Amino acid sequence: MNEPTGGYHRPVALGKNYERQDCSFARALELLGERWTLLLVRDAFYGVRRYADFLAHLDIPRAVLAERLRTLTEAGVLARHRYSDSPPRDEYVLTERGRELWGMLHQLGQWGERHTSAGGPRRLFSHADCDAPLDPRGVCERCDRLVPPEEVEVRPGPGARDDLRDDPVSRALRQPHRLLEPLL
Amino acid sequence: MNEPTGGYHRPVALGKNYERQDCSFARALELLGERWTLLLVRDAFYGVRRYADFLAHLDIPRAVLAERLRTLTEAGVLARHRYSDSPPRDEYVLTERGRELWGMLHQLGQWGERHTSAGGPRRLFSHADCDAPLDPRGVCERCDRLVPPEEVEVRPGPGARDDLRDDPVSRALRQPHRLLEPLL
DNA sequence: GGGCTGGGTTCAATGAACGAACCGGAAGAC
DNA sequence: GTCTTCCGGTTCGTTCATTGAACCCAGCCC
Repeated sequence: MNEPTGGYHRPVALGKNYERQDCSFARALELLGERWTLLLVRDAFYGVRRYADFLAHLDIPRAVLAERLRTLTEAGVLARHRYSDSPPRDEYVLTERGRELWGMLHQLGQWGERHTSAGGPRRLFSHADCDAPLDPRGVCERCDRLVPPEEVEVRPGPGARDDLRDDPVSRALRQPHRLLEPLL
Repeated sequence: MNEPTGGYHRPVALGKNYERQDCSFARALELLGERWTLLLVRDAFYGVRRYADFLAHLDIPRAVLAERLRTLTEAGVLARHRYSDSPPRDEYVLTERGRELWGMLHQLGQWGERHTSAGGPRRLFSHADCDAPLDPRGVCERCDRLVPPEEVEVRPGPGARDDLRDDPVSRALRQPHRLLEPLL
């Protein structure tokens, strides 16, 4: 990213880019539109940070996970951060650039809730400071401000199912949790 | 879509769904996250409605286009509409459900502009009634309201390149144009 | 030294995307 | 009434990404 407008080229012309579209949607989708990528970013907002936890929560092939983490890190959406020197261990955290995706991600999720959740919302998002729900745009219904992700709390909604998976991340998400706070 | 929460299954378990995620992001991405789909929806907002025009503007394989149009129509994002009886011709227009995607799409595009458009924005979006620009959330900077797509005007920005493609849709988009109005 | 954990890489099989060719109905041109 | 073009597809062989199982290695822990 951050190449001059005319200079955006991947080393090999793979089938995943949209080179002939002069359009920022296309540029954004080359990075974010690959399979698994947005679910990975969602998990990062939920507070998932470690390779093994993404793996357990997403059922993603290991090679694909490694590649997506690399791509997102190179694009500056995630940053690799050493949290232990012995043994050497890194975690992946959202950068400011990554956190800017919250609004778009929340709207996508709300659209999905409206049109695919017949049993009621699977997750509820609220403004932690006000303890009031967010509207579909991500605005707090009490204080009427657009809530940044650090102030958002997620909790399971009436449509949630806890029988589908049983990994540490899913278990932790059955408790109310603030976005971006480490989950485990 | 609109299946009860527990009953969402595609007839064949293809590699494009995220069945084991109890999550509305995953449900939304099963539909919208496939290659080309969001660019197709973007074009629908720009006013593209006919098979041949999508084809000319996107450089998408014909079979893929036909399949995406079918999927989006079945999901209720697009509606097929007869505009001529002889010869029998249909066009694809966004439904209300599809138009609800505007906010999310605009935020995605703005994120792309900020991080991939070194030469300045490729497209400018403004509130047609106020003739004032939209902020990254899609709010008019003059009247301070969230602008619905019917009131949005697109025009080329300083970072636009008109040398990349020369199809009827791209040519039409070099003029200011209101979203959702037929382009051709 | 032997096993465990975290974070990967390798590789064969599968399945989606690509793109060029083909197709059929309905005008319109002659 | 035949010829051609346009539109909106379908068919099909090739290419490329995803999958999942196996393997790998470094560094604890005992």
